[in-house]
Amino acid sequence: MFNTLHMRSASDLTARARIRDAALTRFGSEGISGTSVRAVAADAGVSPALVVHHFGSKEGLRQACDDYVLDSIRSGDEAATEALGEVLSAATPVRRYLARALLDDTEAAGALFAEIVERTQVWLADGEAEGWVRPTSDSRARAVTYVSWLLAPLVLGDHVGRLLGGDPAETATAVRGARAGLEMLTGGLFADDRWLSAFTEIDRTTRP
Amino acid sequence: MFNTLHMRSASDLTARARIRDAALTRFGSEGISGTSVRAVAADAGVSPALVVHHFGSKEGLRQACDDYVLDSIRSGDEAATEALGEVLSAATPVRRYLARALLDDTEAAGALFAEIVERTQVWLADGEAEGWVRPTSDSRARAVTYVSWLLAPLVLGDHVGRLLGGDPAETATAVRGARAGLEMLTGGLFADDRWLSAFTEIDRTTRP
DNA sequence: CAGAGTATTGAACATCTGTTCAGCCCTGTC
DNA sequence: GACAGGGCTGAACAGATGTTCAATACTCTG
Repeated sequence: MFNTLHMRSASDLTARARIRDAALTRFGSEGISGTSVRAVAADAGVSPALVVHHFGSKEGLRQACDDYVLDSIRSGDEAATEALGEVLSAATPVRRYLARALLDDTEAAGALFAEIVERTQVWLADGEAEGWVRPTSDSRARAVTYVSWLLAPLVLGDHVGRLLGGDPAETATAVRGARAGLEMLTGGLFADDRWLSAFTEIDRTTRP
Repeated sequence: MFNTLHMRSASDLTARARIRDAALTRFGSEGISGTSVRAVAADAGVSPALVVHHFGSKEGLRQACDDYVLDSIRSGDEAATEALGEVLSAATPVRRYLARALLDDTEAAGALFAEIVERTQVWLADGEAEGWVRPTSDSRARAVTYVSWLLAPLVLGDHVGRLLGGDPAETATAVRGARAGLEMLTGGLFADDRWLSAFTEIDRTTRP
């Protein structure tokens, strides 16, 4: 047997890492409660007992996945927006896991969402000051909505991919969607105020 | 005991309906594989055996939920967009279930997504012809992206709600996000072409 | 080489899972 | 009043699940 302790921290092919990767993939595609410890162990070529030896419990394994994904996103230290863009076009298992975590409303996922929103709000405020972002009546709501729009293709990746071209997770497909989004955000989608004013009208009559 | 066969189809409080409602809620909040037949039965005040008696199996129950949710959305026959808007501000269990179904990539959910995109594309094309929607270079991608933006707050409802105001699923909260979205779509978010052209640049240099 | 410590395993556990089945209760029909 | 039929149940089963535990293999330190 090669691959001893010497190369461990470098190559990241320890049993521990293999288990984490297998869990990431399976948790992402089958869901957390839909994944058995035995299945993860089998994928990693390892006994179920080793999984709990390394991570304490299934819950511990899930948290290890959370930490790994979040760190790999945060590692792109700059604007979280760009780092997120990389993840979006990068490894699909991480994407799927992140989507699942956001839907399951993990504590870690919630913190990440809040963090991204925070940074985005600052980024948009800067842009507003510098004149390349339009002013708004509710900068908080705009940041939240903008971030959820960014995240949407991530969460709905399968459906979007299927309708936009054969291969989901294909770069070209993601690019097509991203361009369409940028067009809407730059030029606007609606040419006049009909929907916005209609909305304002409804809102005013509904509100006390 | 009242509530016999006579009023069944009208009042919809049969054990069968109670089971379906309980399943809808639990499936939505805990996930499908995270929900046990026994838990659904307990919520409905019914024995586990009755669940399988009515729906054949757990899978049958899930399909019944699919059908129910999809029908309740499609029932708003007009533009699916508006019907979806109602659902978004309406019963939360249905929202959560729909989000879960979209992420789990159910066959039914995929069909629904495709259907909404189709109708939206037509709707946008009409608007383009009538002049209140701006032209685009890729009408398909725009429709897909637009729909995923519509669906985003639905899927990420918990996080959006938490950051936008105390009560998630509160109407006021949803309204705040919707207004911010409409502002971006009407006036545009970015005041100049810097991001769009930067994107085009990257796309051209990346592509062969 | 002896010993400490970690990685790793097979077998076993209690519990929970979806599902089956024989039978009860209730209502409407002849 | 006997009969049929469907809603409904309790108990049971086989299998899967998360987790435990004692024991083995391995590597590093002295």
